Amino acid sequence: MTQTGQPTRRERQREATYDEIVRVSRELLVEGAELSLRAVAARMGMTAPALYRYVSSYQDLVDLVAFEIDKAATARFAAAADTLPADDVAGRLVLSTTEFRMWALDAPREFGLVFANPVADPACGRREALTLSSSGLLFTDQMRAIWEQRRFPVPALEDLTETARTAVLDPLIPAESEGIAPEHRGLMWVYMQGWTQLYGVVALEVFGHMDPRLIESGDMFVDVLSRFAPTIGVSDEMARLEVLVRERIARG
Amino acid sequence: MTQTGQPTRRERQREATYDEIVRVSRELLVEGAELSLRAVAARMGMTAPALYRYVSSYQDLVDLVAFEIDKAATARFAAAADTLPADDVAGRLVLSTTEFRMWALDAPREFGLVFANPVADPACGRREALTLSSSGLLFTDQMRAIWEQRRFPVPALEDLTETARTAVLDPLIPAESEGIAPEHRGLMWVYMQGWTQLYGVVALEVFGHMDPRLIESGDMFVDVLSRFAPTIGVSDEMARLEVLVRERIARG
DNA sequence: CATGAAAGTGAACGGCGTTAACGGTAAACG
DNA sequence: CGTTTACCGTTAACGCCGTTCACTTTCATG
Repeated sequence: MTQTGQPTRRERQREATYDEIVRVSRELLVEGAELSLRAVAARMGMTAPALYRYVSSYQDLVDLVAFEIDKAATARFAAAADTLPADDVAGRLVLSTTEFRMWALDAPREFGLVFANPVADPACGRREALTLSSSGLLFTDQMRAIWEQRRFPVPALEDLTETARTAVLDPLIPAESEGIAPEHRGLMWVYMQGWTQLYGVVALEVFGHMDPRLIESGDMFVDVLSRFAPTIGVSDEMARLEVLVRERIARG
Repeated sequence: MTQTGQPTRRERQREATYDEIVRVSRELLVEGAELSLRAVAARMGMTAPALYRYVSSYQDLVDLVAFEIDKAATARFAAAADTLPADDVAGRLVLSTTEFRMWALDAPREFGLVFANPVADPACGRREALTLSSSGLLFTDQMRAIWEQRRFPVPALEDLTETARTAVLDPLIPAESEGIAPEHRGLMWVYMQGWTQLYGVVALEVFGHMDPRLIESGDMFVDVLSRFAPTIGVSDEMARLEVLVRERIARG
C-alpha cells in the first residue's frame, strides 16, 4: 500500500499534535501565563484529559516543553555565533554565552524551566535527554574549537581528583568530547569550570539576587567572562571581545 | 493599665501564631510535602481562610517562610564557623560556605525557596527584607574579617566600571560594608565575585545539572573554592582548608 | 457591662491535575 | 468489501488548591 516513507498518516497527525502542544505551551509561557494542562488544552480546542494521550502527567509536559525550549534556545545561541566568521572561535563562544544571558533575562520562566528545575530522579528515559542538553553540546563544541586553535593548557589527568578524572573520561552528561584524546580530556574539566561560572552569574541575575544596576549594565557578567578568559587562552583578545559583549547587551 | 513592657496579650498570641505558621511550613517542606495554605492551616487545626488574618496571600506566606528559613540557615552557617577559633578567619569562611552547600543539598526545597525564587518586583516592603538576606551579611562579614587580617589587594575604585563603583559605594543590597572606608570598597566587588561562584556551583549541584558523581564527591565545589582562594589571599592555607572542607563533606 | 475590633468558621467560586467510563472514527485485516 | 480494533477525543467526577464573603465567637478595653 502507499508506503510514503515510514510515517503513516496517524503518526504524522500525532507528531503535529505534539508540535502544537509545545508551541502553545511556549506561547503561554511567553505571555506570562501559567503552564497548565487545562490552559494548553483549551487553547488547542481540546479538553484537558485528551492531553493524557500525549503526556503521562503534568511533569511530563514540563519535561517535554523544557527539552524543546532548550533546543530552540540553543539554535538562537548558535545563530548569534554565526554572525562571526568560523575562525573567530573566541568571539563565537563569547557571543553565544552572551546570547544565553540575554535569553535568560528575556524569558526567565523558560530559563527556570530548563535550568532551574530539579532534574527528575528516576534513572530513566527523559532524564538523559534533558541532562543531555543541546546547549551543553554547543558550548563544549565551541570551547573545543578554541582549544584546537590555541592549545591552551588544560589540567593533566593525573592532576585531577579521581572522581573528576572519571567524569571527564566517561562523561555521564554526554558532551562533544568523543573526538578528544584521553590525554586532553582535562579540557572537559575546564569546560565544567566555565559552565559553573556562567550559570552562576546568569542565574543570579535572572532571580534578581544581585544589585539591579549591575544586572542592567551587565558588568558582573562581563567581569565573569573577563576573569575566565585567561583560562582558555583568550586574554589577549579580551578587549575586543568585551566590545562585542557590550554591544550585544546594549541591544537589549 | 497593666503595661507589661510593650506587648499586650493579643500581640503575644499573634506573634506565637506567626511562629507556628513558620514552624509548620518548614515541617511540610522538610517532609517533602507541598507548601500550601490549606495544608498549613490544617496542621495548625485551623481552616485556610483564617490564615488570611496573618498573610495577605500565598506568595506572602512563601516570602515569610523564605525569610525565616534564611535566618535559620544563616545561624547554621555561623555555627559551623564557630567550631573554629575566632582568628582562623579563612577557616571560618570556608566552613560556612561548605555548610551552605550541605544545607542546600540537604534541603533543596528550602534552598529553592530562598535562593531560586524570583524576587518580587514591587519596590516595597518585604522585597528589601528578602534581598537583605541574613546569609549575605554573614558572608560579607567573614570576608571582611579575612581582609582585615591579610589586607589582600582589592580592585581600586577607579578600576571598576562606573556601575560597579556605584554599587559598591552605595549598595542597594545592604551588606556589612558600613565600616569599610570608601577606598577599600573594592572588597565588596571581590565579595560579589565570590558569591557568584559559590552560588553557581551550589545551584548547579542542587538542581542536578552536573555529573552526579561530582556532586557526590564535591570535587567541583572544592575546585571552585580553591580557584577563589588566591583572590582573597589564602592560597597558602588552601591545603589545610581543603581538608576541613572534605571532612565536612564526608560527614554528609 | 457594653462595644467593637480581632480571630476563626463554613460555604462557595473558579481553577488545577487526574481518573474513569464512554463514543466516534479511521486504520488494519480477513 | 465488511468487521474488528486501536486510537483520539468527550463528559463527569474527585480531591486538591487560593481566595472571597458573610457570619459568629472571643475577648480586651472604654
